[in-house]
Amino acid sequence: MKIATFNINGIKARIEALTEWLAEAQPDVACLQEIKSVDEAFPRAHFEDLGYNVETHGQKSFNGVAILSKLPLEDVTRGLPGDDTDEQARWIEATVVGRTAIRVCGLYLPNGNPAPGPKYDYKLAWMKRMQARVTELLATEEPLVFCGDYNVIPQPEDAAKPEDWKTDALFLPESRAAFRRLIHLGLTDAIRTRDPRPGTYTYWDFQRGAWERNNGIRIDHLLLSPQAADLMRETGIDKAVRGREKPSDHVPAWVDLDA
DNA sequence: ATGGTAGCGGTGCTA
Repeated sequence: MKIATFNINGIKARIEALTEWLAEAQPDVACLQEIKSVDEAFPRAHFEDLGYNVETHGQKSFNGVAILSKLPLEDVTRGLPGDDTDEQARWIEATVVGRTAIRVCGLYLPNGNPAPGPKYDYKLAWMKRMQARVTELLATEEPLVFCGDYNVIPQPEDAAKPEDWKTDALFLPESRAAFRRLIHLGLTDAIRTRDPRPGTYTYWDFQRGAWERNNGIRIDHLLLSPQAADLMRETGIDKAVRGREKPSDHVPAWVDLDA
């Protein structure tokens, strides 16, 4: 079962690039972030025609997550528990029914800039809520995959120029510590474990020729519970997608599970 | 220190 994460930065603008990548990469499951669309405006029928089941958790203009799956999806839930006043669409869960059932959580973690400030406070509070949800799900001892745009650069080697990110919410010590706390619950960073080659990033800014200079960062992650890590066969980052027409600023990252 | 680009939506916000 090939599970991918892809921050598409607007479904309307990315429908062609996404369709091309789906055709060549053939993921069984694709978790999408920043669909920037309400549910009613998501081109559901287009992806259903390609053989995908479609579940969205959208929002006007900003954020928004979705799961496309060739396999049946069960027990779909929307929103990260822990704050009923949070109206930002950043979390969706579903159980993918393959040979082995996998609980997949697609997430778009808050950016947090500028830091310090209310946006950074929201990011850290959100990560605390995620910690609680992950803890809850780990107790089920099911195979779990938490994938998405984490907006966290875990280590200096995950940035081409780490010194440029010293005061950025993506690399501040509190953000990295909160990410480490997730890892220390027992999750495996699939890409880091299986594809730790330097210079393999998942995001290059649209500005200042970041792509041309390979000035990237690795912020899109797939974290696996022990039961999912045991099934891990292969991982990858589809870097070439960034060099095409009308690209997102992120590229897909994926894991293949024996499930 | 600044401003550079992209998407959404029709202005300024978010990243």
